[in-house]
Amino acid sequence: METAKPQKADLSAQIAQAIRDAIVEGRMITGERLPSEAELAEQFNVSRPTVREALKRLAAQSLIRTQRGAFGGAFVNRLSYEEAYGQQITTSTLLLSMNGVSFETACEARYALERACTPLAAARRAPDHLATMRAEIHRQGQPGLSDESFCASDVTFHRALVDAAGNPVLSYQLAGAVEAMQPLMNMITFTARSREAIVAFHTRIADAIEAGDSTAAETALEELAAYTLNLGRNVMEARAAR
Amino acid sequence: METAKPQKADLSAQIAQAIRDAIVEGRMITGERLPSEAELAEQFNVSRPTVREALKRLAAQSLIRTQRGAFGGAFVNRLSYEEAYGQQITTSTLLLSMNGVSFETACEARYALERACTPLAAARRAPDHLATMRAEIHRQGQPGLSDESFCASDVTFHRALVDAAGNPVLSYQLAGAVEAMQPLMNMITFTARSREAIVAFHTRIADAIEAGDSTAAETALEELAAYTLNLGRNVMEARAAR
DNA sequence: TACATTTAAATGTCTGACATTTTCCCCGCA
DNA sequence: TGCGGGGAAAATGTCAGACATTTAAATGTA
Repeated sequence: METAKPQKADLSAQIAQAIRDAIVEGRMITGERLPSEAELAEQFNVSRPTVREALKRLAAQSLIRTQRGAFGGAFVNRLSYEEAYGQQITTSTLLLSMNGVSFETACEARYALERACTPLAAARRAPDHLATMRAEIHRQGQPGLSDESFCASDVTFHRALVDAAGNPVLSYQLAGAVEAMQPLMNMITFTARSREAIVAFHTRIADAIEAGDSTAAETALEELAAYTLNLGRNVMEARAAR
Repeated sequence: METAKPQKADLSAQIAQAIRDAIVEGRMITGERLPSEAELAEQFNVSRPTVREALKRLAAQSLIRTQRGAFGGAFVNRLSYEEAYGQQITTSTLLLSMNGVSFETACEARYALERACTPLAAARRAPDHLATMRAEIHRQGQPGLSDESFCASDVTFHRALVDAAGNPVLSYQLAGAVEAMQPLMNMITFTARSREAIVAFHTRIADAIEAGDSTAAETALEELAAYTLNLGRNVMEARAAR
């Protein structure tokens, strides 16, 4: 007799999926304790190692957290923004590097997303994030700054711009886009990028946000995107010519 | 004597991290075969079940794929856009539901992101995606359509809008935003949403994209966002009053 | 040469045991 | 009576070994 459900997958994958469904569909709530490994093994009619493999899968997605000792066990985890950021960044980085995403495609996506934040950032003008932007601009102007530090500062600046929108969901969604681009950005930072030009763009963006002028901010951002894109193309051509 | 590296984590977590690092840093490339479980167990000086738990963690993140049989084993997986979509959607859905993200915040983020796509979509005007949008608009006008189907069609329409930007990285980044909102959107679909109004907005958007008029598309999208936001607020108030 | 069979290598699963961690509870003592 | 320490218990973490299953290559045969 054939089974009704598609059961091609491993037992541990099936069990993980069953528990995942229970969590996603709200049948298990945040903080709730799962049955012990032994109990789960009995329920699903498998051995403890199999159950453990399933639980590790869920732990890898931050869906559960485990605690040793008496009255320990596996608990439904409250997925924090930080954890979600981390996964987002890992996934995005790998996606980009493994699918031969071109510099142009990545760059276009990044600036398009960032542009989505500027109206909100301009409307809210959070002092914290503006201060961060100013501080990073100042750092980028220091003569002794290493290329690595400049690049890191660049990321911090753009993260601040995103966070200035004051929407944590937006920040989460964009974390991957901004952070995952760093390797690709490095590719050109070390060769052709003019720090003066970048600082000028950043200053224009910060000024516009501070003034609440969304249009000016978008324009500056678009020009920065065009500048970066052009730089990337030149580097590519130079490499191809070699 | 205290250990230099933070070694609080489980052995399986440490091993998973070590392999993950190797993949992310490019020391192992796509398609490459990992050592067998027995060999890994020997290398890391742990037992096979522990190695297996580590591998399941990686499999849960789609970093590796396993294959049974002779010359099988664990292989570094090429992370496909589809797999990345899936993870993105799961993570986003949980993040939203577990952190009590308000309808307003979610809605704002979603439309801000979607707005990022319109200039590219208007510039490219891909016939495929325009056809999908038109088809969904037509479906949404059918009188016998169930609420579930209408909502699903709504998602398809917006996915098409995103895909019309012709940038797979952008599509990936937004998949979570669009799909994860569905439960929140349902909340109001079944009560107050006017199908005629929605269809009118969708038509305006499709027309603007087809005409290559990015500004008009953004305006229509912003009005749709305002309409949705307002609707959500009313529903909330009605619930609070009860 | 083509096809069926064997074989070996690997993952998938089970059993049982022991180690470790953590909490609770009870007992002894002041 | 109050308090502190020492099990006891429950749970996860880890190990060892065995068997089942799957898959592809190697082998042998018509």
